[in-house]
Amino acid sequence: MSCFEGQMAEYPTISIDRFDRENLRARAYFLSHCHKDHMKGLRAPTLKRRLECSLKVYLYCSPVTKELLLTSPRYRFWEKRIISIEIETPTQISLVDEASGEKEEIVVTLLPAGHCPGSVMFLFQGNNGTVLYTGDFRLAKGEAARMELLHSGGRVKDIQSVYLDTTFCDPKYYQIPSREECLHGILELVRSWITRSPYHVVWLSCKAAYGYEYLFTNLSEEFGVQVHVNKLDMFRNMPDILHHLTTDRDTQIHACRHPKAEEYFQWNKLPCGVTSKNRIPLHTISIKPSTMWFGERARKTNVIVRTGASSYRACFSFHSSYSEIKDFLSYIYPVNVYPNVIPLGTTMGKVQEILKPLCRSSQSTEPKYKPLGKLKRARTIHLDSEEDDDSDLFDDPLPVPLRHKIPNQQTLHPEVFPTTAISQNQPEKQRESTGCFRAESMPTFLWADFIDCEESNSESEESEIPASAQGDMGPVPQLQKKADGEVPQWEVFFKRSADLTDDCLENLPSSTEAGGSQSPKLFSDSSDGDSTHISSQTSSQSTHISEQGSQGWDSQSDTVLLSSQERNGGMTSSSRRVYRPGINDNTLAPQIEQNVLCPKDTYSDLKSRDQDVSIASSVGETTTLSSGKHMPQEKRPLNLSSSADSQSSSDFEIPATPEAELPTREHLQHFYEKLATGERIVVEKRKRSLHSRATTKKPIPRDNSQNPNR
DNA sequence: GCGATCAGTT
DNA sequence: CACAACTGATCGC
Repeated sequence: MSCFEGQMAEYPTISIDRFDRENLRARAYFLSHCHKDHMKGLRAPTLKRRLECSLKVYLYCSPVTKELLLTSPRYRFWEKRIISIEIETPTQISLVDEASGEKEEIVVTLLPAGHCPGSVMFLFQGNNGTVLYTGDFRLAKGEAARMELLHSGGRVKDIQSVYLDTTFCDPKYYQIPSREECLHGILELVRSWITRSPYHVVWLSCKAAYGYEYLFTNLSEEFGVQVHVNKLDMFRNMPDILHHLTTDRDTQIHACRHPKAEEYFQWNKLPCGVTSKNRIPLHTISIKPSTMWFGERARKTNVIVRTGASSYRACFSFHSSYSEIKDFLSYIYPVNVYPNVIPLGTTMGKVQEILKPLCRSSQSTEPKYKPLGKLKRARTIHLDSEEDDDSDLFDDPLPVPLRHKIPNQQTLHPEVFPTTAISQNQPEKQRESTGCFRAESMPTFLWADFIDCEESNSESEESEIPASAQGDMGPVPQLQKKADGEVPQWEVFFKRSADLTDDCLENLPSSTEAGGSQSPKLFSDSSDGDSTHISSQTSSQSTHISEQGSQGWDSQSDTVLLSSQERNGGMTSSSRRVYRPGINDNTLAPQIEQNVLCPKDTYSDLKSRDQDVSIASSVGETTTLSSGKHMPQEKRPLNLSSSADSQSSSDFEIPATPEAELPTREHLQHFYEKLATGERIVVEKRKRSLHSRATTKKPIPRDNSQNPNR
């Protein structure tokens, strides 16, 4: 999988996410997130020994990653040698060779990666240029444009190389439903089941890894039911996550694990061993979050596909899709790109073919990849701006490098904080206080990508669905998606949302027996992505440890008015159980309606998306931002074109954000001109940042108790 | 006995 | 189904 060996060409004296072999000589270590495949060698005796000898060697990571790492006794020996760095806080680090005394300064900035709690990307600036190591990431289209620290003077920084997560850099993953859509699909599936009776439970068959937290927290928040997990002590200092988890098996939502879980499930037994409640047998369905499974479907499917009488697959991804990767890279527009992963079935060459055209280094080299038609346009772009997009307008290809080429500047910059002792000594708690959750870490974007999920092909592999059940879910078809491979048009989506009601049928279990009322609609919207719980997700993917408790949620709520309402109205997080079938029905009804409405409203507003955004704003989109959004779109043609592959991808082609109509040429021109002259376009951006900052930093009372075991 | 590697599962 | 991890077998130190 990962083919990144730990070192970057520009800064070979530091190692990232690899701690074996050559990396044993690094002057400093960096860990982007706490997944085992990025921790190779991290607890090996050889490294441990080296630590004992080289007292100046430290491991740098986000506060959350540090917390998670040190929860494991096996990594406890790192305790005194880890320095956590706050997100989005440029920090200077001295790289000293203990033998020769040679020293090199480098400034590192952690940017939220949206992959799992604590996950970050590392932006390094030093004498050998600015480079970005993405670690594993899932960023929606346009998110790079919203990261202030990737910019300088209103433009993207001049980045020499990007070490990129290319896990899904394969046209078969051209489009992966947004986090919001996937979450929504799961929420509705769960809702349709657990509201039937207190004896209806769901089992989330998750891999043992960080990254599902936002799913758990959203489910808990939505239904007032904590999620049963095997362990939660690692979250003891992350109340926003901890509060939604429990080790008490008496709950309707389980994400517990057991080696024989599958087997248990056959016997209607949960991994935790529970089979009944009050002597009454439980009715259980399993939901397996998957990405690759969906990528393999020949046809598009809904975000939820029934694969058996009581089994479902839910689309869920920790990594950016092919189009998201291209959007990200084309926005950054580095000179070079190095894939961190070569997906199975493909080769380095192919991945490079896809990515190179999105880099400056491709200008001269290989024009051939781009489809001719687009090529022409693209060409301009490539030549001129590094920033990319806009290129058409710029006639003069300024060597981009000029501007940004100021690696060291940053060093001088006041905003840079010396690492040193400070951070390391402080109690983590304080440091982590941050909290920049959602808003900040992932500015939500309302326009999110929507996805098109089409109908499921019944290829349910696992057990096929029993005929009996079938009826209900059978075809997941509905989806508005009709997408037959054609390029979806925004209108279609809008319409869909509007029609939700009618068209969709779902394969929800509910249809069968339960009062099918709800399910149908809900589903439908799942396919069109509404931005509902964005922030929350963000929060769980957050890199920060903070309290945020309710506040955090609130903030997200402003993001999405509707959803927040439903949330508040319906069930508050604190309200635990929602059982009572009867009651549920009543309470739900209204909610459901809201659900249905929400999307509509939202969408309608979205028509004028930009506005929408700014208004809603807590998230604060600004003009700038929106304009920024356009840019990528504009570029998009390029990207697409560039992708050699092709045809297949065309079906997936993603239209520009719904909100906005394509920018007119004049509009763009105006925008580009400003960019060219260095004028600031971003006036309001500030608001946003302020907002996020405010939101972000909350003092953390950290101890909050929460007895992990409850 | 531990760790690394590989195959097989999920 | 290479997402992330666990299990078990084998080999080497």
